[in-house]
Amino acid sequence: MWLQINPRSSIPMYQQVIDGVKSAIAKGWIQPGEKLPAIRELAMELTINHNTVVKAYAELEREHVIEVVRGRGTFVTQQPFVPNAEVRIGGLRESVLRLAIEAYHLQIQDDELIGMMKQALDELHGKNRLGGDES
Amino acid sequence: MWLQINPRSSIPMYQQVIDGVKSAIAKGWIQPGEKLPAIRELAMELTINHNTVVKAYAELEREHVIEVVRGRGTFVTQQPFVPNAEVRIGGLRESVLRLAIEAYHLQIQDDELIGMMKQALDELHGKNRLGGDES
Amino acid sequence: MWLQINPRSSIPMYQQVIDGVKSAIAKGWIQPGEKLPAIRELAMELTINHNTVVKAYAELEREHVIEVVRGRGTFVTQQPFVPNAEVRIGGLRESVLRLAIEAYHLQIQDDELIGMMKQALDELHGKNRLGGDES
Amino acid sequence: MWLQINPRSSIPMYQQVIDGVKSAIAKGWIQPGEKLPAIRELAMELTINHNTVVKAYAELEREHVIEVVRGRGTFVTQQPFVPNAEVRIGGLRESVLRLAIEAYHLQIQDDELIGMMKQALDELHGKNRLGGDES
DNA sequence: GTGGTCTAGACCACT
DNA sequence: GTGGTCTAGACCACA
Repeated sequence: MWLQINPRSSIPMYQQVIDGVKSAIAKGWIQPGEKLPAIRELAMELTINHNTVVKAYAELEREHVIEVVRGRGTFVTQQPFVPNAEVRIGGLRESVLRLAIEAYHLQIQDDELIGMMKQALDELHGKNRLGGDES
Repeated sequence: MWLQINPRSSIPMYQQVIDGVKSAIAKGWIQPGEKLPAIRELAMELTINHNTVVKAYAELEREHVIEVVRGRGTFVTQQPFVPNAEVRIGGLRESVLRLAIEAYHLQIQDDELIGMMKQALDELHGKNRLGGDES
Repeated sequence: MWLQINPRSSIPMYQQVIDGVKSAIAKGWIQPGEKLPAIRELAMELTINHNTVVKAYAELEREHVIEVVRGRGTFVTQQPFVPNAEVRIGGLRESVLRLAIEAYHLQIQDDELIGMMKQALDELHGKNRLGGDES
Repeated sequence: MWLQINPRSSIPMYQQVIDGVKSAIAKGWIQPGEKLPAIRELAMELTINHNTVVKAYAELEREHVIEVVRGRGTFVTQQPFVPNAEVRIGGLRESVLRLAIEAYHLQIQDDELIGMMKQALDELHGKNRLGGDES
């Protein structure tokens, strides 16, 4: 199963579902246009409450990650919603800074962090767009 | 004031205090060995309950970010605690991956993200250790 | 009741709760996987404030003694967290030395102390792994 | 110096003085009848408040560990106070149990704990009264 | 129902 | 004056 839920985690289960779906899409495990499991089906497989999945799907739709077609099911958005530049950059800036601060207090060197970042990106989509030719 | 709290945020206020203190230290606004505001003093300035600050300071002490000297006050740790490699890397890996996924869904290109990351690190400690030779 | 709190003790009540739970687990009165009383329920039984129990449970979770399952309750950890050797031994060495010094000032002979130690261990888990060949 | 104080420890400084003195006596660094440093002198050496030492010495005298001879100074008790059996055993029983529980949660085996105990006792007074002939 | 957070105000221990 | 503990009572998020 491409989605694992840990009910003991401090992260709410509905949030884990959201993160899991986003992760699966980013990794290409689920393609745009592909159908997601029905709510009840997914709830059964994960042995979690049906309402938990409802909440997760609702949030994912609000973020334009998935689309609900009434009567047909839920699908990964085909032509992805394009946020304007302001939202794109601004939304991420804070997350980036948070990560930098977290790294600082774990005494991770800058280049070490950049290295981890590149590695994560490469793993994510099997590309190696940044090559091996840099600092 | 070097610490801003948003009581409406979904992030608990005590967590915002923790993040704020860590951020201020990472940015060099507070130096190692320097005294932090007294608990009740900070609570007053932020117009929050002192117990909220108590909880934040306790967590920061647990993470070896600050130290309590009985009767004298609270201070930024001088000799930073060195977590072992496993904790250092492992703790960050998940955060890095989360950021990469978040960037993907905001349609941020890899090099754009790396650029933001480098910029954030440079801002953080005024260095430019990664030079100007990058993508 | 398997937990007694003395509000007059110099030991903080939340610490007494922590010790009491650990003791009950060590003695087998509560089994791994078993559910602990709900926070407010335990607070009522002990006639203390629920926040005191919250603090105790939080610390126990931090030490991996118990686990919180969101919405369902708090449970004794099934697969106990294995601290690394350094922590295991180092954490105890000081306590052992303290006990030895305490015994010295109470004029307890070495073998008497060892005897008490063995007896306590035997009581704790009904084993007699140290056999009958001792001083 | 046979006494080290850490003002950053969570253990109160006066308690650290008490423990330190008891430890020094148990280890034989200070002999019965020997004179302890004067209060002001010790406070100076440890660079702590004079009242802190006063409090520690008072508690040590209350426990019959030291004796104050007015005008002459403070001395380690010559013929040690002999608590009756009930106090001797009873006072220690709880401490022993606490240690056993602590060891349990650190996953220290019984014989390992006994071994540490014996080792600590041996170190304490350079004897080896328990020999090497046991389990 | 569960745990988690926050407040206002009190009291205590330590230096 | 410092931090630490505790209470009574409120509100919220999660499942």
